[in-house]
Amino acid sequence: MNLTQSIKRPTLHEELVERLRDLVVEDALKPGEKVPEKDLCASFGVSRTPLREALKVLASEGLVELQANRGARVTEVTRQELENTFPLIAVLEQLAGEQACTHMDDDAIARIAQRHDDMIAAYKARDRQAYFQANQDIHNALIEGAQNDVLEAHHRMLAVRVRRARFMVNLSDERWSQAIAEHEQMMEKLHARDAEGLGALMKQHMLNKFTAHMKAFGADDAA
Amino acid sequence: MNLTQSIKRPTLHEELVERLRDLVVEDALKPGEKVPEKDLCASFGVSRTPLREALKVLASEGLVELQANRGARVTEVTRQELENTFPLIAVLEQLAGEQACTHMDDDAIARIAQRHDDMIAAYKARDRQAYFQANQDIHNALIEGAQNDVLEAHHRMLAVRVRRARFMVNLSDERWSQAIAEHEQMMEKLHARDAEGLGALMKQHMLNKFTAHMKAFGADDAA
DNA sequence: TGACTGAATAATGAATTCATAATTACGTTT
DNA sequence: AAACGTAATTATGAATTCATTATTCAGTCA
Repeated sequence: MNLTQSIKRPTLHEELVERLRDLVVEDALKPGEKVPEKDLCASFGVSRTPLREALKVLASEGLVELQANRGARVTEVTRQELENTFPLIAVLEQLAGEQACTHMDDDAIARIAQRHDDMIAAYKARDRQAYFQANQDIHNALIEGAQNDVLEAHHRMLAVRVRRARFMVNLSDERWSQAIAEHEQMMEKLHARDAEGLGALMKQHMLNKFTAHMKAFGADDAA
Repeated sequence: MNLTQSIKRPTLHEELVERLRDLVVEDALKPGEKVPEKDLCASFGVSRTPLREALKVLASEGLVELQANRGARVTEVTRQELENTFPLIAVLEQLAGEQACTHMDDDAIARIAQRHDDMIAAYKARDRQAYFQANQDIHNALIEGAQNDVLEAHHRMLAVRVRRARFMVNLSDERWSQAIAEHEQMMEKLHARDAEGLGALMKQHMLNKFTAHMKAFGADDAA
């Protein structure tokens, strides 16, 4: 009896890594804010040991900064960091697009097409919430479609760092329609399994998002 | 009195992350090997707490795998992982090359040129040791020259994973001379500050290294 | 008043202890 | 002898304790 479905019982520290990461991404823990171990332990109902282990991991991901004997604080999202991170994500998406074209099967592509249609519908309905969700699903599916665990892991790490700067709300109508057009092109390339083409489009798509968002960022926060 | 030169006294766990990472990279801890906490604590003369913190960080870097209640073991270097990692490093180096061209000052370029000459000399003397060192210095300097901390951090993580597969010793005369030629071209582009050009060369340089090394890897280990 | 000193307090780094899961060793049964 | 089951041992996950470093706050003196 081969029970491939093994029971997953995450350890406390893994759980805490997830929970804490969410707190940072969801902005419950604000950039620059001190992260007192005692309080967190109390709110999570765990001892300091697993919590501190989790903080070490988060620090290696760049979400918090540890100062010896001074504890952890949430890293600030600076303009510099965004300028560093976006081009990086862009080339990872480019690579993901290329590899997705060669590695995805027809079913997987069909599922993305479905999600793409959802996104278009959300756009027409001006439903930002649904749009963002579908958009993120599509990007995640393409990354996953590359079937490159290492790429996926690093992409996730970088995406988290950017997602913290939630300037997404500032999506202008102009940028929105442009993004939709870019996604249409991407779908064409994906169906044609044009690796180079999809990669180039995904890279440019990300760089366009970058410039659009840096305007917003620069406007209300010139950090 | 502003003593900008603060005294750095790394915490125990940071120290341990370094030491353990070295052990893995230097192959003192072999892939697949169990990593008993007790033994490591004894050899390092520390308690389990900081050691376990370090293991968590190493796990997030992908150097060890943690199984709940079963401890840590060094991750295997599989062909699949190398096939996943090399293209990733390639695009990172491409981006680094582009950004280095725009961000490095003349002095920094001159220092790389110096190191490049060292490398050529090592090549002519068939001094593999010196060659590898100079070669690595050059690549690190180019990454650093991009002045992109995020890029640098991720590149370092990926490079570590690859460096564990020490097939470098299998460098053939043919590949060696080809690598030298590629480096010559890279220096030209760097001096000309041709961002696109240098980026493309660095990417291709890494992919060439990849194919050359996968032959060696496939020969003696078809994992 | 304001800056400096030093004690009191709080927070962190690391060791130790405790509880539990996994592994090993042993004995029984067939 | 092989396989199973159970007890003893070991290793790990997490809590607790201890030691040290920061921080706060009161008091002093210019």
